[in-house]
Formats: sequence, structure tokens, C-alpha cells
Amino acid sequence: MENYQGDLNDIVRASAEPAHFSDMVPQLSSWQQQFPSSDPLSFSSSAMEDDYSTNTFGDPFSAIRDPLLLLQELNVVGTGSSSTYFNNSPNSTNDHHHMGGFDDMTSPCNIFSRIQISHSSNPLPPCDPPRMAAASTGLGGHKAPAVFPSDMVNAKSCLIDNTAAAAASVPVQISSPRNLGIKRRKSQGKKVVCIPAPAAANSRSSGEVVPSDLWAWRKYGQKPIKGSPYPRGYYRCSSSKGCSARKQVERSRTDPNMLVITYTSEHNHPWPTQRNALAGSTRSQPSKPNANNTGSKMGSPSDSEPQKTTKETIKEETEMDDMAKQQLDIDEATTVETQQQQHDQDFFADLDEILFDQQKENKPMDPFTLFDYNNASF
DNA sequence: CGCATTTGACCTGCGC
DNA sequence: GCGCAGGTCAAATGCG
Repeated sequence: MENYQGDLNDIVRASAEPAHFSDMVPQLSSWQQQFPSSDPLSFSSSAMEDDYSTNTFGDPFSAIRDPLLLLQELNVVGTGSSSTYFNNSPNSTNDHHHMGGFDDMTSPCNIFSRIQISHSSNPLPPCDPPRMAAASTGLGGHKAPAVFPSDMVNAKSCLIDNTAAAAASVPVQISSPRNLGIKRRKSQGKKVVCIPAPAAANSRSSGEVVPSDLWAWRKYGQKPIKGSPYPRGYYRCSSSKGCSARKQVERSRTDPNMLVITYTSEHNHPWPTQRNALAGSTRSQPSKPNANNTGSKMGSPSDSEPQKTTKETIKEETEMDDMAKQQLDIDEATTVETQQQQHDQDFFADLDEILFDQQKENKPMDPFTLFDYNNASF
């Protein structure tokens, strides 16, 4: 619990100051003009000059701020119940129209709207509703909701920016650093991205969920994290040998449906340009779901059921006649899960493909289109 | 055979 | 300086 407090302290530092989002609105409304370059790397550096120009780690999401956050900051989205955030009704009192096409973004199923990005020296997950609520209050000159609907805060991203907080001198820090109870490495530039965990897409045998992005990542470690039931996976970029880019992937402690990805160091090479490089940043999971899911040891979630050979599987099946019915039940459940996996897998594959095609055709990136999860065709 | 993953050991930063 | 916990390394293992 002390770690939780520490996280709270880390996360609840601030939100963007007024000067930031007043700048952001025109940037968003003219998004297309902001990305005239065909160089994907410039995508991350050109758009959000205020906070995101210096340390984008080459992440395709790095320059994206959730429009919903801006809406919150502008106090144009509902402040009462969560329903107002997801209400696309024309009768809604919330003035969305001037944000041009953001109505789609209000859908809770829109993956883009749920991506949370934070620039922080504290690589901690900004996914905790109470933290968000606390962070969103007391912003100078902006009437913040007294209480954030937790599901909204969860589903709609909030960006926590320590730099912005420092610049704005917004006194939202709620506890002393000495109370953190959390150890930190030497301060280094890190960027935290919070995304909804694809059901089990790209998951491996461990059940670990690894959303694909355009980079090729190679896992080099996994550690149990104190205070969290979920381990943290450590990945380094395998697209290029000398690349020092790393990322950490873990589930949010407070919302297991959210994945917290912490990017460290920058890629020293452009996006992978070959289709091969884009295909599968991680080893694909076995196509045949294995229902034998026992024997997980916490901490080293080699929750991984060891992948069995066909021979072993057959042997087990013959020995486990009495478990046939149970197996059937498991298979049934697995089928449902597999369908969801396939859906999510298709989505990320689709996303990769779109990004790849746009890059190839030198077309400007349109993240609003890219991440319209609702309208994505699979 | 090459590459990715797993996992225990080791290293290192940080608080006390 | 010590201990804890996060981060990294590297050998073992598995898969295509």
C-alpha cells in the first residue's frame, strides 16, 4: 500500500497548464497540416512542440495527446456523470462540435481515446482514477470536476506531465517525496503510455499481453514488481543492433485492463521499413490454445505453461479421460477468448498495416483515423 | 541454425 | 554502509 501511495504521489503532480491547451486546440484542429513530412520520426517531433519535441523515443503515439483530455481541460465535456462523456447525442449539452470530429473519440471503445501518454521521470502508471481525479482538481483558472467519474477517467486518458506541472507551479502534489516508499533509478527521460490491454492479443504462453507497435522488441527480462500482482516485462529494440530504445510493459495495478508501457531511450534508427520488420514484434502465440493452464508461480510469471509437443499433448489427453468434460468447458471458454484475441490481433495488424502504407505512400499521419477503433474494419 | 523467451544471478540506485 | 527493489545480463531452452 505504501507503494501505492508512492505512485499516487508520483502521478498526481499536475495536468497541463492553461497555456498548454490553449495552444493545443489549434494544433489539433490543424492536425493534418502538422504532419506534412513523410518521415515518421518527424511525426512525433513536429506536432506537440511544447512538451513532446525533445523526447519522443520514436514512438508513433508519442505526439498524441488525447483530445478528451483537452476537452476536460477546456471543461467542455461533462462534469457530472460518466454518461455525458460517452454521450454522442446531438442533444448533449457538451459542445464537441468545435473540436471537429471528436465525437467519435468519445466512444469508450475507441482505442486511441484511451491511450494515455505521459512524459515523466517517474515511470509510473497514470492509470489510476483517484489519482487522475486528484490531479485534475485545482488547476489554475480551470474549473475541474469535483469528482471525476472513475470509468471516464479510466477510459479517457489523462496526461500527466511533470514538466508542465513544474512550469505551471500547480500545487497538486499531495504528499511529500519522503513518503513515497518507492525507489527510483537515477532520473532519466521516460515516457509512459497507457493503453487498453488487448484482451490477450499478442499474448504469449504466460498470458502476458504485449500490444504490437511498429518496432521490433525483444524481451530481455521480467521482474515481479512489489505491490503489484503483475510482473513487468523488459524489452529492448531489436530492429537495429545498436538501438538503445527500451520499453517496459506492465499491467496497471489499479486497472488490469490497462497496459502501462514505459519507453526509455530513443531509437537511433528510422522506423522499420521492411514488412518483415513490421510483422510480429514478438513471437506469435501458438495457434492452438492450450487449456492446461496450471502451475503458475507468482513473481516469475512463467505462468507460462510450458509449450507441449504434440506427443505430450496426446499422452495427456489419453491419461485424462476423467477430465474430458472439464477440458471441454475450458476449451469453450478458450474459444471465446480466442475470438477476442483474434479481433484484437487483427486490429493491431491492421494498425501496423495502415501505418506502414501511409509511411510508404508518404501520406500524412492521421491518428484520428488510425485509432478509430470503433470504425476499424477487420 | 538463428532468433526469441525464460529465468536466476548480478548490478545499481536510493532511502534509511 | 546496509538493505531493498528495480533493472540488466546471460546461459539455458524452445520454436520455426
